Amino acid sequence: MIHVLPLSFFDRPALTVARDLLGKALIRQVGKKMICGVITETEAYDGPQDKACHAYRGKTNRNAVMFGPAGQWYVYFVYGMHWMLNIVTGSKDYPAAVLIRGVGEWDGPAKLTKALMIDGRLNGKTAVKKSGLWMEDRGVQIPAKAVRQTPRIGVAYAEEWARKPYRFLLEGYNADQWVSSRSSSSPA
DNA sequence: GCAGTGATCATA
DNA sequence: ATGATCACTGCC
Repeated sequence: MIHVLPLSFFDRPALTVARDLLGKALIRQVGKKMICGVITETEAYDGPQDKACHAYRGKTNRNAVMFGPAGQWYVYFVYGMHWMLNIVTGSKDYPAAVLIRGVGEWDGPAKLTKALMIDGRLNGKTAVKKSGLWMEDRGVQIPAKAVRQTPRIGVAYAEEWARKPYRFLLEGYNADQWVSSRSSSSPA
């Protein structure tokens, strides 16, 4: 029942992956320390036509990972102090990714990267256990009514793309009924 | 409401 | 080389 999300999970449209990541577990392992939580908020950044997507102006050194195969972490630094965590989706050469905006008790994309000790060293790594950061399906089904969609946050510059409902939130999330963020149980 | 903080990218 | 911008947060 519990299993690590396979790379094929990410080799789908960013919007589909963003929706399906709600309720999945994000697990971080650094040495003997294990931290995990349930994904509660995501945003899709979908391709070269999406004005909010970093790849809108083409491939650069920063966004190069988005052009790679699905299932790699895209981690970048912004505002001089914050790390953002994304997972690359879709085909190689099609730049798309899903931003992980909320996990368990950590409400906010920069708060969760800080809590999970995520920084640029993970950029370009694949989301498998060996990398120290991966995701698992723990058998929780998310009903459609528990999913809310809204426009993305902080992308006002993207004009009509700023209004598209590419942000996904898990409603009614209660940390106690899912998984403890301080769990020290071994990974499945 | 807005300062902080520094990498990144376009412009030159 | 320079300056604007930024997928945010915390404090006013």
